[in-house]
Amino acid sequence: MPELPEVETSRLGIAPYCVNHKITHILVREPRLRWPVELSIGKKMVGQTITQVERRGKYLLLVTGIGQLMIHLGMSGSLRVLSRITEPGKHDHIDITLSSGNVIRFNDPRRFGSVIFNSQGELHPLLSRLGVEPLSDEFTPELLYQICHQRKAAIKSVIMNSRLLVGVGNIYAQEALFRAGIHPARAANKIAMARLARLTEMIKQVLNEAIEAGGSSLNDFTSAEGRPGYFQHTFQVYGRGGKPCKQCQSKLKQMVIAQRTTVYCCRCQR
DNA sequence: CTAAGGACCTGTCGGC
DNA sequence: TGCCGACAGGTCCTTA
Repeated sequence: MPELPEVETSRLGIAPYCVNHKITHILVREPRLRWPVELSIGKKMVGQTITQVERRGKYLLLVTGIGQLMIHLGMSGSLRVLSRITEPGKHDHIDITLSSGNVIRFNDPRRFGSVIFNSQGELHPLLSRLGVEPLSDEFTPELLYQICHQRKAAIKSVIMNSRLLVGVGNIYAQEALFRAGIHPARAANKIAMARLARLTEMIKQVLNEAIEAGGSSLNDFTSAEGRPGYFQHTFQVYGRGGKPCKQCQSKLKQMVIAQRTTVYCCRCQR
């Protein structure tokens, strides 16, 4: 599920239960995630108090005095807060129990997610190669121009490349390009500055809207059933191939870019 | 350096 | 109903 807005929603959802609480136990039922989960993760973290829950790209960072737990939700991961340990469901791979008695439960059917320990003061290699945060002031039209002007790859691949720009996945790349009126396959270096400026703005806009929608539909991060915190957003193009464009009514086209389905309007996007 | 494709994994859905 | 292939919201790694 998760792109940046879902990760941010998860962060906001678990933070109140984590911050200023001590980790009393970490149970790893299934260590075979994207990267093998360290067996010593519990020994290291138990007794530590979580001081903050941060986000870098799509990584959630549970910060303590000795280091941080880096959680990535991959394609299918989710977090949930339980008021006590309950019978684990399928794919409930990791439980982090806190001094309050609450449990942060990590579920991930496809196991593309990860839970990694990173020592205090060290910059983890997976974080060190990440690009700019799209919602930060650093992400400007000028920076996007710098990123694009020497790349001939499709603009969609460029904005989805986490070494350049983090957090934009297949859904929001499509939505932002539609809003900006840019064809997803257009070579990045063939887009005029003014249009890149518009794209910069639309990336921020679509992510911010999704975060807001997440926040408002996030009533129950502790609910026992279902996935917490995710929301049915209405999309302009994502998943709407063959349907009429909401702007001009022409039939939305579909193509594959960088191995991923891409829907766009050939009239509204050039 | 860039760009493109494969790999990792399970679940679901549509077609036969 | 059952089986099979295609596809799913990520991203690292290898190859050219």
